[in-house]
Amino acid sequence: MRSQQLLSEGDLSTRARIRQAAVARFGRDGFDASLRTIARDAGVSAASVVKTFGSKEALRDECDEYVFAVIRDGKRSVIAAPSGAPGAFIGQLARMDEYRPLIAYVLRTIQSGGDTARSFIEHMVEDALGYVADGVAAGMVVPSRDEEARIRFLIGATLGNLLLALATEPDPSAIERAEFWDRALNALTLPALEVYTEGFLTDRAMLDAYLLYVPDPPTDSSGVPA
Amino acid sequence: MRSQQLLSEGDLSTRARIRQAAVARFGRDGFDASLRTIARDAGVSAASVVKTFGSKEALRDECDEYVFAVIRDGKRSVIAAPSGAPGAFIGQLARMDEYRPLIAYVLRTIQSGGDTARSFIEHMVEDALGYVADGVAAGMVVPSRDEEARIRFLIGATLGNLLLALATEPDPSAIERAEFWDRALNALTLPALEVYTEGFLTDRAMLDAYLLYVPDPPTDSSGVPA
DNA sequence: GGCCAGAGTAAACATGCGTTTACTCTGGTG
DNA sequence: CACCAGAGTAAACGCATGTTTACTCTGGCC
Repeated sequence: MRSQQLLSEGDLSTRARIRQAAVARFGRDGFDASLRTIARDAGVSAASVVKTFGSKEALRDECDEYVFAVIRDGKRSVIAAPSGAPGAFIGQLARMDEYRPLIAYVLRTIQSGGDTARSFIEHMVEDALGYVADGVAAGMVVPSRDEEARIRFLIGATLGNLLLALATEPDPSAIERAEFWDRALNALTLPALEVYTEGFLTDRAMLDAYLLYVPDPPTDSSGVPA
Repeated sequence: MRSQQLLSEGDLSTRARIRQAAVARFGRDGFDASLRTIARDAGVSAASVVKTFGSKEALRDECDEYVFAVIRDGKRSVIAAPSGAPGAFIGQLARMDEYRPLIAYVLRTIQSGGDTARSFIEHMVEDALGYVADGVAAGMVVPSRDEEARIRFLIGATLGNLLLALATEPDPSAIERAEFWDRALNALTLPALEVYTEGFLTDRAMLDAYLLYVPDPPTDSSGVPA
């Protein structure tokens, strides 16, 4: 583990320069980006990248650690603010110039799936469990019959909408411009707030029918069916 | 355009057999699946695939046309039923054995983005505009300040949650087993119905603040702010 | 029978990839 | 100075991919 001077544009060690280029390139093009491309971005040879990190996979591992460390460290100061809309914290990060490449990297991670994506989502769920419970206790958030399932649904809704915006963007370089994120997040905010405060269905028929049909709303320990 | 005997397991023309294998393999492994793998699945050589379709891209194009033709034809009879929860129609399809490979293919299409994904989503939006408007007119659905934005958000929420389930599934072959889709859809149904009928936030503060801050809720023609 | 069009293939080819090898250069130390 | 460890690289290697080439086989028609 190197001493990570987290975000700075000045002169970096070769290792840090390659890592930075890799995070940006992986975020822009996905993890199929070639070592030669990353090397060119960093101003070194492809052989250097392998010599420095050992392999492409090891480079990606270090990028993972770096990105998630930065987000984990910066989160507490950002996530607390708008406890209302889940996923708002990612939105806040994406509007900040220096964090934007990291957000792109995270979305690519989730898009490409696998263990890394899963563990990141588990972290989000765990965090959200905490502050949504706070919201419920404070009377700001409607309680749920299955808190974790609701949180997964809401996180999936937010990440999914961002993934869709990412996947359907024709210009791959748009992802690193603020304008793209403004557009994507603005399009989401109003409908999210509407659905979250006013709902979508006017009556409880479908929900009640489902609750009747499925007698097992899995509360934490023992359900209390019919 | 060949005469497409849409879904049948019997003896097919080589062309149809390769197409079927390609749809299944693309759906399971994504579009990076190699021609040789698809050829093996279809019981032919890789050269045959190229000779029959001209190129891998042409094969994918024909798979696109085929899958979306089948879905388009079958949709009317399925989409009309549960006008309540958006995306429920995909859920219905995914539970039917013979349609499941097609759903996987659609999700892979959206995951990999590009023009095909975009145009498919536009079709979904256009359709949904119709039947959500019906729902609003019938008093079953809450009206929105920006109907299209809400539909995009809801479609993104549904597709996004399915994409997440797909991406975080460790076993890539799970996608073609009914159990996977049951699990994914069951996990989504309760929280979706909850949020859609009971909302998530207890008071209008955040929504009202947003409406005040952004004086341009783009209704179709002229907004009526304040 | 003779033969030929069409379907199918094995083997080669070109390309891009991650990685390895053998080398050059350079700056500090004895 | 001598030299040598470390950083960096160009060139080659092995491999998988999509595609092409030259071939074999087979079935129907005169």
